[in-house]
Parts: sequence; C-alpha cells; structure tokens
Amino acid sequence: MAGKDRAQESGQGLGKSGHLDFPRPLTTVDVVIFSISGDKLQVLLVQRPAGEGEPFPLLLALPGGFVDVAKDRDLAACAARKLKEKTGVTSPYLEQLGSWGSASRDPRGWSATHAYFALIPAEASVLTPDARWCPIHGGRLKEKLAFDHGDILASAIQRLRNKVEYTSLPAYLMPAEFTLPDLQRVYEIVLDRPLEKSAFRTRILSADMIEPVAKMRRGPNRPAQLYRLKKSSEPVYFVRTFNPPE
Amino acid sequence: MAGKDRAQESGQGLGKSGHLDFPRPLTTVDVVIFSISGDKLQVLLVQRPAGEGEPFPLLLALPGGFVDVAKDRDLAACAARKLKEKTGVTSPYLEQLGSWGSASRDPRGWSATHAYFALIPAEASVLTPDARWCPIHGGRLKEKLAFDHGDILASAIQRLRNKVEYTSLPAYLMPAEFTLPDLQRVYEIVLDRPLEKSAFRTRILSADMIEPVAKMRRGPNRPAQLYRLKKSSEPVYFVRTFNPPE
DNA sequence: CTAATAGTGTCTGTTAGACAATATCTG
DNA sequence: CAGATATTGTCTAACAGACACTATTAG
Repeated sequence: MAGKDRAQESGQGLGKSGHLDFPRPLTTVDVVIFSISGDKLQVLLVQRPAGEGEPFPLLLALPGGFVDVAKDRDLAACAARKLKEKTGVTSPYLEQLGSWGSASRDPRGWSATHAYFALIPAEASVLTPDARWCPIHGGRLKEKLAFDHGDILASAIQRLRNKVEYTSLPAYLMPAEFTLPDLQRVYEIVLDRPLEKSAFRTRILSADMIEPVAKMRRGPNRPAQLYRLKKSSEPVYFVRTFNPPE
Repeated sequence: MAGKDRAQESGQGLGKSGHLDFPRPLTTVDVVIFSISGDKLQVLLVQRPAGEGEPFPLLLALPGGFVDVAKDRDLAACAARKLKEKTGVTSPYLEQLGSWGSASRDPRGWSATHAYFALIPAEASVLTPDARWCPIHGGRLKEKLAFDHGDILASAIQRLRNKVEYTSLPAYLMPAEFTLPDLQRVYEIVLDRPLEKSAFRTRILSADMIEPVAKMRRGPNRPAQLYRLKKSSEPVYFVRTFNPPE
C-alpha cells in the first residue's frame, strides 16, 4: 500500500483534503460450512431473496453478506457473526479459504468476497428457516449456485479433501465423544475411499490429539472406546499423507 | 451473499432504486515478493511516501495498492499488475496468501487487503528506484513495516517454509538452468537447515519436475549436470515432508 | 598428485499396507 | 453358541536418514 504510487499509477489517491474520492468495490464475506450427516458430506446453503433488484433471485447461495463497518471489528469477526446468525453455533474450526474479486461476479458492481471455511459437528446446527443442508455427491453439488459460489464451494471441497489427507481436521466434524471407528468413517466419507483400519488407528493415536474418556459405546458387538478431542484447538499435521491415490 | 438477510441484519442493503447506499471498506492488494540472493531469502519492499495525509510516512511497506475498478478485471490481475509495475517481471509463481481486513489497520478507515505471494528468480528483477530487496534473517525482518504488513510478511514466510517442506516451490526461485546442488542450497536457505544430499536428489528426481539439459556446469571440481524446470507450471506435492524438525 | 564438489551405494529404522488373529459384547 | 464389530499383531515393501564411498574436473 503506497499512496503516492497509487495516485501516480491509477489516478486514484489522496486529495489535499485527505479524501479518498474514487469508486470502491463492494466487500462481502461468505462462509462455507461443512458438516457430516447421513453418511454424506453436507454444506449449508441459503436461498437468495426474490425482491426487486436482487441478483440471482431464489438461487441457492453460501451464507454471507456485506461487511458492516460499524459492526464488524475485522473479517474473522464478520465471518463468525454470519456463521452464528445462520446456524446458532460458534464453529470449533474457522479458517480463511481465500478471496474472490472481479468486475463481473456481482451484477451490482465490482465486488470482492472474503471466503471462510467452517467445520461443525452434525447435531450442533439450529437452522434458520431459509437455510438448509445440501449433500455433496462425489465431490460435487447438484444445484447451481448464485454468483461464483460454485467456484468457491469447489475450492473449499478441494481444500478440505487435501487437508484431510494429512491433518486432523475431521476431528472438528465429530460430536464431543466419539469412537475411533466413528472417526475413521468420517475420514472415509470426506476422502470417498476406504482406509486401512490398523494404519488409521496407529496414526491417530500416535498424533496425541484425542484422549479416552471412561466410557464405552455399547452395541450388539464388542464395545468401542469413547474418546474426546484434547483441548488444543489447533489441527495436527501428519508427516505423511494417507495412502495417496497414486 | 443474501441481500435480504443483509438488509435485515445490518440495516444495509438495496433501496428501491437498487442503490447500495452504505459505507464500503477500502479495497487493496499487496504482494509479498520473495527471491534469493547472496545466500539469503529476500523480500521486495517499497518506502511509503511522506506527503500530507499519508499514513506511515517513510516506513517500508509491501508493494501494493488500491484495486482500480476501471483497470483491474479481477484480484489476480491487480496483483500481477502491481508485481509488474514494481519489478518489471511477470512472476512464474503467484498464489493468494489470504486477506486482512479490519477497522484499525489503516488510519484512513475500514480497509481490507488481498495479499498475494510471488516467487521470482534472483536476476529477474529490474527495480523501480523506490523499491529494494531486504534480507530476512532467521525468519524475521529487521525493519518495522507500515500497516499490518509485518503480520502479512510473517504469514508469507511461514507459508513459504511450510510448503517448501513438501512441495517443489523453490524451483520458482531458480534461474532457467540450475544444478541439483543449486536447488538443494535454495531449499536449505529457505528452511534454514541442512538437508541430506542423497535423499534430496532421489526425491527431486523421482518427482519428475525437472529435466536435464545437454550441458554441465564446470568449475574447479567435478562438473554438475544442468537441469531446467519441466513446462508444467504447477508445483509438485510430495507425499512426505522433509526430515521434519524433531 | 591434491582439493573440491558431484553423484552413488549401503545399511538401518520407521511406518503404511495388507490381512490375519483375537477380544468382547448381544441375543 | 453365532454374529458383529473392536482391537491387536505380523509380515512386507517403500523410503528417509546417516554416512561412506566413488567420480570427475582444475590446477
């Protein structure tokens, strides 16, 4: 950011008065919220309104909105606010995904959105009426989305899959207490391929990210040890990927 | 992006006229440009102007500037433009680093910057007079930077180091032709630790990212095979990290 | 020849992958 | 007991780490 350069290069800059008198892009934040339910990866979407002048009426879109310069201290706070408003939860995991900005992505003018990426446990969601979970089949969503939200979602899915290969991210999709086979199932759903049971267990246990609780899950078979996440909220990075598909 | 929601939630939105009449944050793009020279990792910085109303006068800052809604088709084009203007090169590698936005990072008002991350070969730079390369000692820069550019730079250094552990990114820091020991030296400079020669060679060669040219580098010792990058502009991802520290 | 750096080979430890074996519950 | 799933063990292949060894130039 170099004010003088900017003024020289683009004809924009500070006047004598300190007034920044050139057009500004619209600034928004959107959140890609993933969860697992029904053995599917799901993403939370909202329907666009149909009012006059609204772009992409009635299409599905990522939850998000304009940055409110009075209300939002920073971008992460804005994303957390959107997430809270749409789902009623504060996500155990919220990371920045990237930003998308161009002259053409919003018919109302040059706009840039800051996209975030959240993982929440299945049962944590208390939805507003216009929001709903949409399943992702084979890494793709069936529905067409508003704006460039299809691109943003595709990027989020790719990021999630990539990171699941070598991090503990899926732990944030789990309820408070879960078994190792539960966790493995979630890894397999996200990666869409089976994993080796014993290698999986060795890896997760040696990562020191979960701890057993003094309970077992019972069923019509051998009971399974229940675990919970250790307090550290940071994801764990493994030094190798899972069985990489060639 | 849901216009109705936004209007309800924040008092912002479309009027009957379709007019978006609420305050917009400033939108900028900044570029963290790395290169290697003198056995050091270097970052390209510019000095802030001293004019009236200019924030952080005379401090060093990342090259960047306001998005020009007339000139810039999208954010990446804006970043490429800034890079070109500052160094005269088009980077062989330009990726998005993230975005930083808050009420307080720029004294002129709520602002959000989209940060990019570029790697260029040492000799490719044709600098403008107010730009200069600053060495990074032990992962840190000596100088204090304008705005939150210190944070952005720290994040870029961390991202670079992380990725160098398991990708071919340093290849973009190399001149057109280079030897394997050259490449290893660059890895070692970025990681700030020595690597095993034979493991390094095996890994790079089996990654199928470089190809030999019909020349050798000669010196007062055994000649070294010269290589060049294969055409694919995408970085290669290894399935393991290098000898991870502890 | 020596000095210097390029490049290869050998051994060892770790761990993923495959898959077999055993454990512990319900009914 | 049978059925089902959890958990552990065994064997092998791949590969990084350490480090020794060989190769090829200039002078």
